[in-house]
Amino acid sequence: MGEKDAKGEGSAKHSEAVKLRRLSDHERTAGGGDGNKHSAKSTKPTEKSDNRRSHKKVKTPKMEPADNHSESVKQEPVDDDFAAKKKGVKRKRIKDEPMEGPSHSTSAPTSKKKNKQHGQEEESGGEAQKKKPKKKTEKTVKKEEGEHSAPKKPKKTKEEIEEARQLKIKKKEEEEQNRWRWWEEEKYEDGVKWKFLEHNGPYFPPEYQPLPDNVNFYYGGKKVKLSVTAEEVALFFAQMLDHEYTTKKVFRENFFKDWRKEMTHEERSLIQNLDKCDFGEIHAMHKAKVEARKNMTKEEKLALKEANQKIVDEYGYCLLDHHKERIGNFKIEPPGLFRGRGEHPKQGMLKKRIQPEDVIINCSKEARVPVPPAGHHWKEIRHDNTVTWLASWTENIQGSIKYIMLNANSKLKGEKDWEKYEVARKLKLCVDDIRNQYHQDLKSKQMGTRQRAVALYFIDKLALRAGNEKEEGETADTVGCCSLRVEHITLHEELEGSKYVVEFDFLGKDSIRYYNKVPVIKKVFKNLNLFMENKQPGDDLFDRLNTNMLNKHLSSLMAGLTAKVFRTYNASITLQQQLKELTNKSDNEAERLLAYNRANRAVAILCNHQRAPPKTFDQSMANLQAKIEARREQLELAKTELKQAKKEAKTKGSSDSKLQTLVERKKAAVKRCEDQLLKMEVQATDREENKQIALGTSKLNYLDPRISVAWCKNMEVQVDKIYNKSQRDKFAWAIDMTEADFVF
DNA sequence: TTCCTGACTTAGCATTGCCCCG
DNA sequence: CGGGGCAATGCTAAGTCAGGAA
Repeated sequence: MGEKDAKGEGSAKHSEAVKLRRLSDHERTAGGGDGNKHSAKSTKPTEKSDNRRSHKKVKTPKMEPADNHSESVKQEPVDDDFAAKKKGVKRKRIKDEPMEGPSHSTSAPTSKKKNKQHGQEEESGGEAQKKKPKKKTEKTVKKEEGEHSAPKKPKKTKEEIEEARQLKIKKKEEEEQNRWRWWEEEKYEDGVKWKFLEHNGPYFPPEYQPLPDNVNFYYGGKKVKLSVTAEEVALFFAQMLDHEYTTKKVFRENFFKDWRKEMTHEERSLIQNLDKCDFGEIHAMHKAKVEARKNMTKEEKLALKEANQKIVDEYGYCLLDHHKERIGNFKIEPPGLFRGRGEHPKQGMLKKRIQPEDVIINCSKEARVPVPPAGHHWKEIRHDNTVTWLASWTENIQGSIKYIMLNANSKLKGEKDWEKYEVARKLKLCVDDIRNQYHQDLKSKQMGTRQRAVALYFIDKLALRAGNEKEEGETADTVGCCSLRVEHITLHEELEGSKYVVEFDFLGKDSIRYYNKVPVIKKVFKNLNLFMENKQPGDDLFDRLNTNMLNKHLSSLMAGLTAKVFRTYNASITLQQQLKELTNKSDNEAERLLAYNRANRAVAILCNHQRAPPKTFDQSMANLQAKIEARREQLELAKTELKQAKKEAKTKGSSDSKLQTLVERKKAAVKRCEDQLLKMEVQATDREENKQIALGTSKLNYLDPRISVAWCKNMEVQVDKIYNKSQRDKFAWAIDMTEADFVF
């Protein structure tokens, strides 16, 4: 395997590189920046789009929401992805799998308070959800708490605080009790996602409220009273005036075009130039509103909060197979101006208001159908239990479908997540073979095969995304592995002491720049040279390859294998390795957590998960440094005092118990100071290293939670030190089932 | 075979919530 | 006892991937 190892050290380089990699906001979007970065930049849409692959998809009239909504229930073909379809196969999948080693403890239930009534194999069929008693209690408790703490604000007595604490604990336990332990149940047959589904439909944003009479729009200096429709769109723009979006040409043009579509004839003939429009008063009103909201009294805020809670209670949950589940996004997206990421050709377009008539409802036949808002009806009622969505509508910018789906802590999402990690673990078992294979393929006579091999090499080594082709002009110009163009890489026979270096510079998902210099093996390098022969910068690097072919190939090597599985696999395995490497039993908790974050960070760097440095970063860093400095002085002082005390104790004879205790006390003080200092220093390091790296994405989407849970157990760290509440909810299955000996 | 689209995951940024400090 | 600052949550855009039509 040889070069896989490069990854380890690679990641060190990597981390240096990461600084370079991030583009500041304007660089990112403008693709401008300073000269040296030729490729990704100079090639911006304008000049490049012309020579961009001619064979690329050409936009065809899309949209047309295909009005053929039949009442059909899709027939799911028998696929064979993950672990052979179990029709009623027990769900201890891990055990079923030929897992390595003695330690596939995975599915063994942890002790905790619940000793599942099933050893492992039993729990004979049936959808069975025996446990899960009272569901309601949860709410009651919450209410109670509200009534308790809110009215008596004066000052909390000790008892009250204690009481609140107890309540919290109780609530937590209750929640735990109520949790649907779906991972102990049997899986449904193929393709069936649920047997019963009932919900109240999506929540619609409030109607537009016309502007008050004292707020006006002006055109060419003259007051113009707009129609309600045009006014609403004008407000969308006015609200964004502080944002630099509204200064961009494309944004303004798209907005203006769409705005004019919403105008009456008269308005349209009057308003011909956006520059002559004055949204000042509207903008000011909006700012005032924001300000007013900030300055609401406690009572007002509370009232608002309660109103929101009511909405959540009514629309935020559904009933799925006898269990109440939280819905992830139960609100219909409000209208507004589309804000794409990066240099999006459609930025500024009007995102229309969705009406019930646009919405398809999905629920079971037996369920109560949600009531549409008064005077409205749904587009369609569907009963399709092979999908997981509760409602959907077609969005007007890209013509794609938006869905209302369940929260990440739901069975439907959790199960899928678990499955994802199981597939990745399966890859672990055959990854060596697959690597050997693509190394062989690098020498293939078939150009297509060679390209596939090189692409796979990148995907495996660099965790690149697959890179589907995109329609030109519909989205920002971004690429993944298979869609890389010649202009995105530069070959260096030798660079900075390494041979055969490939320099990548392209915009990936969300227009985040990927910049990396990677030494590759000679065969890969030579192949790249070959692929680039006689091509223009705008041509596809892998002209004989697309994601479909690649994935077809992969799935022939292993059931369920696709390009993104490599990302999951490499992310998780990296975490596991790094944790092993970086943590010591002898560390204190702060150091252990730093180690964990560093391991997490290594993955984030691998996956190129970036973030804009927080606006207040420098300031807060300085604050922290100041605090550290202060603490350091305090430590010095404490040390001096300790010395003093010791001296005194010595001179006065050690028999003096008072002095002895003083010495002890001073010692303790020093120790405390040291600990705190260390903790803060560690924190500072952590924060600095994290400046432009986002840990959340990998934690949430790529790292098998069982690795983290097992690490916590081994290191005696509380799980809630690494997972917040919603993460613990999402990973409840892993927290529940994972033992210390889990190995990915 | 290619195209198209539906369904679902992954992504970063914006907003909100909450804790701690002065 | 407000407000600054960060963490948590919300939002929705932008990917992946596969099935089925053309």
